[in-house]
Amino acid sequence: MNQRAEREPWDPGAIERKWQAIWEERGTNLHSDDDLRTATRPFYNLMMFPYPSAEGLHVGNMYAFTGADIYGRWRRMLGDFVFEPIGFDAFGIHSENFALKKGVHPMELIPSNIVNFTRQLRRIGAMYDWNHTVDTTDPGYYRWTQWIFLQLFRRGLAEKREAPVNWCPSCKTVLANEQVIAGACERCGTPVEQRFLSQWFFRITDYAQRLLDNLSWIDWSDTTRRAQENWIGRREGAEIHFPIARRKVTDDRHEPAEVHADPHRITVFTTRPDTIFGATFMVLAPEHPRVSDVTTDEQRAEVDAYRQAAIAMDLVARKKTDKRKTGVFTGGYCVNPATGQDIPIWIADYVLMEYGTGAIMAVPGHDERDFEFATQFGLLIVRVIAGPDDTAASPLEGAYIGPGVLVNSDRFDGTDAASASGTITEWLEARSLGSARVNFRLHDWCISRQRYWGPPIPVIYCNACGAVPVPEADLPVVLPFVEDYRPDESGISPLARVESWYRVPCPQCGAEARRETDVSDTFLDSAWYFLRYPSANIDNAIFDDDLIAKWLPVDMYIGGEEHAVLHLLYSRFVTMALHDAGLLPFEEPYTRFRKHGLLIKDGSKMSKSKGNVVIPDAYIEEWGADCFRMYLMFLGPYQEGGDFRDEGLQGVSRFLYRLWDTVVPADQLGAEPASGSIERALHATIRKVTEDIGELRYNTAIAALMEYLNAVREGGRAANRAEVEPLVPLVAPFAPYIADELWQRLGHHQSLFSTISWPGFDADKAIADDVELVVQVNGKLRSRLTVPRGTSEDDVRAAAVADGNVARFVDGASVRKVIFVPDRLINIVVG
RNA sequence: GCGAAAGUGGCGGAACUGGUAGACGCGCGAGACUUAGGAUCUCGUGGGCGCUGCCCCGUGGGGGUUCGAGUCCCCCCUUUCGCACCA
Repeated sequence: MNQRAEREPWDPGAIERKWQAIWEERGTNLHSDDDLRTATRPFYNLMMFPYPSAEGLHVGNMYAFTGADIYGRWRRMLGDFVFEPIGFDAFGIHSENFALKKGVHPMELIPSNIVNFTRQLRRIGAMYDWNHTVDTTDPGYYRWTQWIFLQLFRRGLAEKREAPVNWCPSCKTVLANEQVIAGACERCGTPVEQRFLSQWFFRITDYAQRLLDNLSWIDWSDTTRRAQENWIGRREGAEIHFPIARRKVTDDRHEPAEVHADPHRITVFTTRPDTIFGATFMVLAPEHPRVSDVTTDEQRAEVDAYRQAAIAMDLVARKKTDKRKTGVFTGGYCVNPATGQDIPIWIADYVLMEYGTGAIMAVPGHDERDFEFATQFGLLIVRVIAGPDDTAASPLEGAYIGPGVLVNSDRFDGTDAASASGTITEWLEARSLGSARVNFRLHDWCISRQRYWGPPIPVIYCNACGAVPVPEADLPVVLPFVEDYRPDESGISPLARVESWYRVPCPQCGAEARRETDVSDTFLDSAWYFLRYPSANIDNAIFDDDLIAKWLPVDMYIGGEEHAVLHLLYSRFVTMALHDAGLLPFEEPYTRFRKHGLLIKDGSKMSKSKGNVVIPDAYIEEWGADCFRMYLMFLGPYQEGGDFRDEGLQGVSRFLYRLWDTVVPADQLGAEPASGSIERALHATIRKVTEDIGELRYNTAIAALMEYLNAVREGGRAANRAEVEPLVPLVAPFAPYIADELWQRLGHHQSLFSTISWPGFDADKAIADDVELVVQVNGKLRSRLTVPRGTSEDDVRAAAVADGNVARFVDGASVRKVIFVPDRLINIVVG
């Protein structure tokens, strides 16, 4: 008799449509503002909002969102009130470039992309709160982005200054660093130059120490924390002043000239003050303001030529480490404050104006770059650190960077180099020649973009009043529709072309004035979006203080490692600045952050250029959203990523079919209580799945579910309701549609996601009465014994030696030692 | 160059504080069932051999510690990721 024919097969598509409608109708995902205000046990589950590219949602987005959604669903089933919003990071160069390529205006293209994205996001089975969503291009949103700029401006954290940018002389536009490919413009291939433009900066470096310190207590993925630490790059060292030496022009330049110290001096930063006796020359960045002061007339032509070439070079090419060192002698000298000797001053592009003081003391004996430079130009190399096998006179074949004691260092000879830095700094400090100093690699955040597709920076320039912030009441400064938004011949933002827009009266004096025509960086849009979600429907303030107090900081943030530094650091900075302004009661935005891994396809990461990008739609169509979600979580450890292979879907699909087949029809399930090994397996499975989801170990949680279902179905026995019913909520975070459908068929009237539905377990019942114990002889497995839990060593030993195979190895030899691990193993050592 | 992570079957990947290596899944093999499907169900599946022995070998390579090492220590090789002329 074929029972199967009577059974209703699993139809993923139909179930998805049914439950999407029910969840929306009952508001399972959706919350009103009142719900958010009155919620008990609030849990803010955040994921990184996507930028709505025209290609649509790709599998990498879905991987990220699904992993985060599983966590959110699980918290909800545990009884938390989970807020899980999504939005669109739709401003920025990516979006604008795509619009340019397509020839469609972004004001037209982006909304249609958002429609498409929304459609896709509704299918993947995430429980988004569509009542609280943000779109960074909405004036109701970027009004507050501009407002944040004003707050920072007011606090002195926003300032305008000149800075180098990449400039394409053919396209006549500024390029972002990522648009410069091998020193050339990505669009036309013309070599890129460096230009200086006046730009707005946020003084994030003022917060460097705090941004670093807080890393010690926030609960983040280690790798992400370390990436921020490296990016902030705190370095301890000293600033040391080198007096400029003036040479009298003599007939013979090679004769020692009369030297006198000049009150003018050049300051360097070094992390190795211990090596100062080995500083045999100084190098300035080509842009260093003192270059002309020290350059002699004879050298001026050469120096000017080098400077111009260096400054014209694009920033990316200049920082290439593998190119040969270049540089020019200025003709000037300064005095090494430790040795009293005068040393030549060079300029070279390997010294960067943006770090330290833009000037270095070169210690060729103990710095590889300086060694290379000195060798190339025949400059003096002095050893000041001797390693264990060296003497003060040992020749140097390369820079010695190992440990050792100081040599050729006058009164400091014999001191351990590592501990000498402080001593030498103090010695210099006592003579006003230097001081201890901490430096950061972190740079101020340049937020100006000479582009169209972003929020205009809310500043008005007046000849009389200077840079005047737009009054808050006048916000938003709406981005005007500009038909041709391409960068033009003027080389500044396309907004500079719209005179009717930028000509405004000065808010202070009423005189004719001009708007800032640059827009702000996309990273500013995304630096605060999570603050807005709960207050997304509030018009008269950036956020509601009660909602902020209730919902923030974010409880769990899951996102890609590619944002380990920029986005995550910027949002920490903005949060801190708003905290200091008294606007937020906390200074760290994300209590917990976990990175997810990267999906690999055919051995390399997915990218458009490789043509291996996977679009989820067809897979969802074919296998169902539940199956696709679950497969993504099964293919590897979530926090490490894994290999996407079509064939892998089969296994998860089979599992879900079997699950359906086991539960449906529910009235045919047996009524016996769970018992014996099945009961134990059930409790052990609940425990394992609960622990694994909490740690985002989704792949092993799914394996445990499969194992349990296999155990229930073993030998084709009929399942009992008590055995399979708890399995349904366990599967629910991964496969929410089929789970709610099965739950209903089991006779429940509430969705799994609107009640506390996560099953508990009894730890005692998860443990078997009997254990299998391993018998080793000399560390090699010889037998296994099944014994009651807690069997004593003596009993186990007696049973072990009675075993035939064990006896083979033990008999005739003397037992020297017995290692016994209760309920685990016994190891008999014979000799 | 600096920093970090990782190397386990044909493949994706399991393995708690050192204690049965290969869970789970894919693929593959054999069989069952069936008017044949992208089925389903059973059994098998690291390698070797004197092949039915819980025998030998086996977690990138080489040493070491230990009763016992995928796991700990040292050296080397490879891959991936992040930062990179940061003084």
